[in-house]
Amino acid sequence: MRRPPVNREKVTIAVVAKQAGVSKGLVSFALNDRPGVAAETRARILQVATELGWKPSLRARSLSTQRSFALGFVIARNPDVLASDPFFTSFIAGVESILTDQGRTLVLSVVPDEAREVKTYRSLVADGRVDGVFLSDLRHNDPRIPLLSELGLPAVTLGRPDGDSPFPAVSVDDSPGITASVAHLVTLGHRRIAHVAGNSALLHGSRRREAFAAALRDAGLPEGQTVETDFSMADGSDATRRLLTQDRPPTAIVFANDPMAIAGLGVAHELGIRVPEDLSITGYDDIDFSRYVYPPLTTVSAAPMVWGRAAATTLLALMENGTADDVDLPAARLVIRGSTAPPLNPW
Amino acid sequence: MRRPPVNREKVTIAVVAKQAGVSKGLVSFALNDRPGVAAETRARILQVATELGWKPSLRARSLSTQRSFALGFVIARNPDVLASDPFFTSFIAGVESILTDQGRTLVLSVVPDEAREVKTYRSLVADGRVDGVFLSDLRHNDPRIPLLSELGLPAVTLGRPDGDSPFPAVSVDDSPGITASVAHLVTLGHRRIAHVAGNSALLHGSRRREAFAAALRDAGLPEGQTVETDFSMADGSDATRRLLTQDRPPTAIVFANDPMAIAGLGVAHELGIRVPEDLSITGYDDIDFSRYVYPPLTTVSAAPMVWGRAAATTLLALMENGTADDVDLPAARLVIRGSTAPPLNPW
DNA sequence: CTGAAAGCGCTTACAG
DNA sequence: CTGAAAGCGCTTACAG
Repeated sequence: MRRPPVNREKVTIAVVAKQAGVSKGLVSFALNDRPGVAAETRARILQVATELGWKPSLRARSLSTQRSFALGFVIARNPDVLASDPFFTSFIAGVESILTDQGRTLVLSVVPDEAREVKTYRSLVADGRVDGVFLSDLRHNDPRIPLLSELGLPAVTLGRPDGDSPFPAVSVDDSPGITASVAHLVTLGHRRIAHVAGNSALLHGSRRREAFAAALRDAGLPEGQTVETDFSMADGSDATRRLLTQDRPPTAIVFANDPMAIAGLGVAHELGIRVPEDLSITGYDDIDFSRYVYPPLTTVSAAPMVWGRAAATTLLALMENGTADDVDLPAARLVIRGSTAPPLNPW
Repeated sequence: MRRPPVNREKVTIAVVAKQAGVSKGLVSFALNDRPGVAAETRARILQVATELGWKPSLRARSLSTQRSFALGFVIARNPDVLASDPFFTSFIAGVESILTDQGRTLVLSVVPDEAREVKTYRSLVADGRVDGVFLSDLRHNDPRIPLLSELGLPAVTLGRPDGDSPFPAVSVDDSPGITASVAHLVTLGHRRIAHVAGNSALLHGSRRREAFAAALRDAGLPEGQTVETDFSMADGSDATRRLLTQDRPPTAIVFANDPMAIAGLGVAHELGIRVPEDLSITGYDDIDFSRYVYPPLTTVSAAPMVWGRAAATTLLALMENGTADDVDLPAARLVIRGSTAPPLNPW
C-alpha cells in the first residue's frame, strides 16, 4: 500500500517560483515581507506556497544569511551542584516557551570548567551555531563579557554585571529577599544569625552575602558569622555542622540557596537540634523540595520561569533591533513556612 | 593599536585550494579523508589549511550534506516534575561530555504536553535541526517510535520499549533495584510494605510497580498496597499521607523516585511518625538530596551520567554505521542509608 | 514593481 | 590520482 507516485519532486523555492510565474527572488521577498512586491503578487505567491506546502529550507537560509536561528546557553558548573539546582531547568522551560513560537531552538552546553567554557563559546561562534547567548552565574569582572563582545555574539546577562557591559541585563535583585529574611528573623527575636554563603566568585553569591551583612547592620546587630561554600549540598552540610557545633551556635541561619538549607536541615536533625524551636533556617530559590521537607522551608521565591521568558524576549529583541533595554524583574519575595520561629533562648 | 590589515579576506575552501594549487574538490576530499588523494598532496593541503587557519563552514556543509551535526532531546514533562528531578541534568551532562569532542551540539526542547511534543519532532525534522534524538520517558506503545520512524529520524531509546522498535535501546533494568529494596526490607523484618508508584503510563513507572509486586510474591507476602502518582512531590506527599493515616499503616514504603520519597519523609515527620523506627522508606535514583536529608535515604543508584554517555555513544554509532547494538548498562544498585531499619512492631 | 544573476561555502558525481 | 562544474536552496544587490 505505497503512496501513489504523485509529485516526488522536492518543493523548493524554485518550484514555487515557477508555479507562481515569478522569479525565485520575488518569492523570497514575498516570504520575508520585504517591500517592493505588489500586494496582489505577494498574495498569489504565498497562496501557491501554501498549496505546495513549501517551507523554506532553514539550512539554505542559514548559509545565505549567516544566521542560525538558534540561541545558546552554556552552563559551567560542577554536575553535582547543577543537578541539585532546579533553577536551570525552570529557567530553560521559560526560555523554551518563548522560542518555540519563534521557530528558534536552544542549543545547550554543559561544561565542567572555565577552560572548556571559553572553547565552547568560541566554537559555537566559529561554527555559527547560535545567534546569541544567555549568560548566567555572572562572576566578578566576568571574562565572558569581553570574550563575547570580541566575538561579536549578542548576549543577555542574567543579572547586572559589576563591570562595563555592552549587553542588556535581565535582573532580579538579590538583596530584598535576603533583607526580608533577616528582617523576619530579627522580628522573631533572633540576634545570633549566621549566613551560609555561596561562592563569592559569583555575583549572586557575594551580593547575597553583602545584603546579609547590610541587613544585620541595619538591625543594629553585630556582624554575623559567615561561611563561604560553593553552593553545593556537601559544602552546605559541612558549613552547618561547623556553625552548630561551636560553643555559642547561632539561633538562625540564612542559607544562600535551598539545597544547602535542606542539607543544613538534615544536619540539624542529625545533631538533635530542633527546627524551628532551637534553630531557624531560611533558604533561597523556593525550589519544589522546600515545600515538602519537614519543616517546610521559609525561603525566597524568584520565579525562574518568568526570568527565562524575560531573558528570551530580551535576547530576541536585541537581535532584532540591535539594542534592548535592561529589564528589572519584580524582586524575589519571602515565603514564610515552618522552618522559622522565635528562638527558645533569645540570648 | 589595531591589527595590521594583513589578510582581511575570509578564508574559505577556495583560498585554501588556490594557495595549495589544487581544486576545491580536492581540498574537500583531503579534509574528509576520502580515498583518491595522493598522500603527499593530502599532507600539503592539510598543511596549507592549518597555516591559513581554515575551518570548514558548518553551515555550508550542512546545506550540501543535508546534515546538522546536532542531536536533539525533547523533554515532555510538567515543569515542576522536571525541575525537581535531577536525572535529566545529569543525563545531559553525560551526553555533552561525549558530544563536545565530536563537534556536535545538543538541541534541547522542553515542551508542556504531547501535542507540542509531536509538533516539536516534526519541526526539528522539517528544519533539519538534528540528525538524531534521544527518547526518554518511554510510554506504553510509545507513539513517538512510529512517528520518528516515519520521519526517518534516527533515535536511541532510554530503556527498552514494550512494542516493536527499529531503534537501539540503552537500558538500565528497573527491576533489580526495586527487588533489592524489597528484599532489604523483608530481611529487616517488614511485612506490610507499600509502594508509591510513578505514572503507570510510563514504562519505568509500571516496571518498577511490577517489580515491586513480584518481589512481594517471591517473599511469600500478600499483595502490597500501591498508590499511583505522576512522580511529582505533590502526589508523593498526598499518597504518603493517605497510606500513613489508615488504620493499619505499612511499616515500610518503597517510592518510585527520590523526590517522592523525600516528600514522604516530610509527611512522616509531620505526622510524628519516626523514620526509620516507625517507618522505613526507600527511594529511587540516588539524587544528591537523598544523601543530605535526615535520615539519609536508602535508595537505588542509577548513574545517569554514565547513561548519558552510553546513549550518546550509541546514537553517534547508529548515525555513523546505520546500525547499533542495544546496550545494557549495569543494573542500578541499592544504597543502604539511614531511612530503613527493622520495624518496631513487626506485626 | 520585477527579473536574472551572483553569492553563501561547502560536497559530489563525472570526466579525464 | 586530479579538475572543472553542478548542486545544496536560499538571499541580495543590481538593472531595468
